[in-house]
Amino acid sequence: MTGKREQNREQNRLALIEAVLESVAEKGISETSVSEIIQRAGLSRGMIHLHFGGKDNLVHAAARHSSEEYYDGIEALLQTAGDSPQERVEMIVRGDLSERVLNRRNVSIWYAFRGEARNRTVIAEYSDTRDGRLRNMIHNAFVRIVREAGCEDAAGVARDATHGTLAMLEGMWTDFLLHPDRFDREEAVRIVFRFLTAMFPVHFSLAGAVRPELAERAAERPL
Amino acid sequence: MTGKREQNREQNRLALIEAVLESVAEKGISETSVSEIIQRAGLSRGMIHLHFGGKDNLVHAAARHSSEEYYDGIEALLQTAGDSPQERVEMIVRGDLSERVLNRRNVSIWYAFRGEARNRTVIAEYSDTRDGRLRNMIHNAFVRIVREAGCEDAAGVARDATHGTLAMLEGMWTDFLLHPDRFDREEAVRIVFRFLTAMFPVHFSLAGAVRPELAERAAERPL
DNA sequence: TCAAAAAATGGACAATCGTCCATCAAAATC
DNA sequence: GATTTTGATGGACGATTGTCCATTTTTTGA
Repeated sequence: MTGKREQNREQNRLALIEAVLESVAEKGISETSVSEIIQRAGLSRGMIHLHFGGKDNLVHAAARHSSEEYYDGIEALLQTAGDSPQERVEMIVRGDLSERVLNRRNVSIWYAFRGEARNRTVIAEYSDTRDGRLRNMIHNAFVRIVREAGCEDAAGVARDATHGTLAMLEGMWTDFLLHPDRFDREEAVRIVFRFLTAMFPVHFSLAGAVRPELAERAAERPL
Repeated sequence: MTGKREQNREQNRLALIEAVLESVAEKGISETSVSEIIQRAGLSRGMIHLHFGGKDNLVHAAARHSSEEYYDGIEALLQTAGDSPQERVEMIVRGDLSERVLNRRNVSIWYAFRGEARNRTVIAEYSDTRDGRLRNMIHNAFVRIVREAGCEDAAGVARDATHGTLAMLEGMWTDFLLHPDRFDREEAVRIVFRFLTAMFPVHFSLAGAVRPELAERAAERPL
C-alpha cells in the first residue's frame, strides 16, 4: 500500500504542475515566476527544487502533463466511437473541436508552450501533433478508407488526407486563440468536413457535419 | 529635407526593432532582455526608454513591424499576379508557403508573439490573419469566383472557402514550426489545392498545384 | 515510544531584470 | 564661431528573478 508519505508527495508534485498550467493560461509564460507558482500551489519556495530540481524541469513536466491530458481526452472519446474508419475520423474532428478539448484554457496553454518550442526542444516534443498519437490514429483510419476504396496511389492519398485534416484542425485552434468570442464550432466542423468530402466523396458527406448523435457524444465528458 | 538628426534617429529606432526580432527569433521572447537587445543593436541602454518609453512598447512596435513586413510581402507578390480570382488565390497560397515568407526566422517570431497574444491584447492585433488584409484579399477573390459560378448560398460558400483556406495555411505554418527539416513545400501546396479543388472543381485543379510559371514567380523576391 | 528518515519550509544569496536620469556629444540655429 | 537644442550615453537604482541549504516538521520503522 502507498503510505501517507508517498501519497502526499505525489499530491504536491501535481499541485505544482497544475499551478504552472493555471498561471501560464492566465498570465502567460513570461509572467509565470517561481513566486507565482508557489503562491498558487500554496506550497513553499523550496518545493520546486525538491521535486523537479529547478523551474525549467517543472515547466517541462507541465508541458508534458498538458499534452497527455489532451491525448487522453481524444483517446477516451475515440473509444466511444464505432469501428468504421469514417466514424473514427469524425469523432476525432469533433473531439478536437469540442468544448472539452478546445477551450480558452487549453488554447492559451498550448500556444504559450508553442511559442517557446523553437528554443526549447524539450517542450517541442510535447506540442507536436504530427509525430504524436493523434497523427497515427487519423492516418490509420484513412489507410483503411483508402484500401477499401482501392484508388491509385493509396498511400499518397492517405498521407495527404492526414496532413490536410491535421492542418485544418490546427488552423481552427488558431482561430479560436485569436477570436474566442466569435468562434463558431459548427462552422469549424462543417469546413473540415468540406475537405473530407472532397477527398473521399463516397465515405463522407456534408450531411455528416450535422449528425446529431455523434455531436452529442463528442460533447460529453467521457470520465 | 530630413536633417542628419532625424535621419539618424529613425535609423536607431529601426535598429532596436530589428534587434528585438533577431533576438526573439534566435532566443525566444523570455530571453529577450533589454541587455540582449541593446547589445545586438550596438546602442546604449537608455535608447529604449528614449525612443519607445519602455521595453514593452518596443516589443509591441517590433510585433507590428513584423506583421507589416508579412503583409507587404504578400501584397507585393499579389501585384505580380493576374486579375483572375483563381490566379490571385493561387498566388496567395504559394506566397504564404514560399521561402520568402515561410522560413525559420519568420515562423519563430510569429509563434513567439502568438504565445503572448492571449495576455497582451496589443500583440494579438498584429498576429491576426482573419481581421487583417489577407482575409479580405482571399475573400474578395472567392466572392468573385462564387458569383460567376452562380451557386446557391454564394455568401456562405465564399466564407467557408476563405475560412478553410486560411485554416489550412495556418496549419502548414505550425507544421513548419515543429518540423522545419522535413517540411515539404510542394506537398503543402498540393494539399491546400485539394481543398480548393473540392470547393470549386471548375475553377481549380490539382494540376494547378504544379503550374511552373506561378511557382517561379512566387519564389522570386519582389523587391 | 523513540530514533531514523524523508519531506517541507522559508529566508539568504548572487544575478539579472527594466527604469530612469545626470552627463556628454553632436547637430542645428543664430 | 557661439549658443541652443536634442539625441545618445552608461551607470545607479530598487525590484524581482531562480537557486539552494540550514532548519523544522512529519512520517516511518523498530
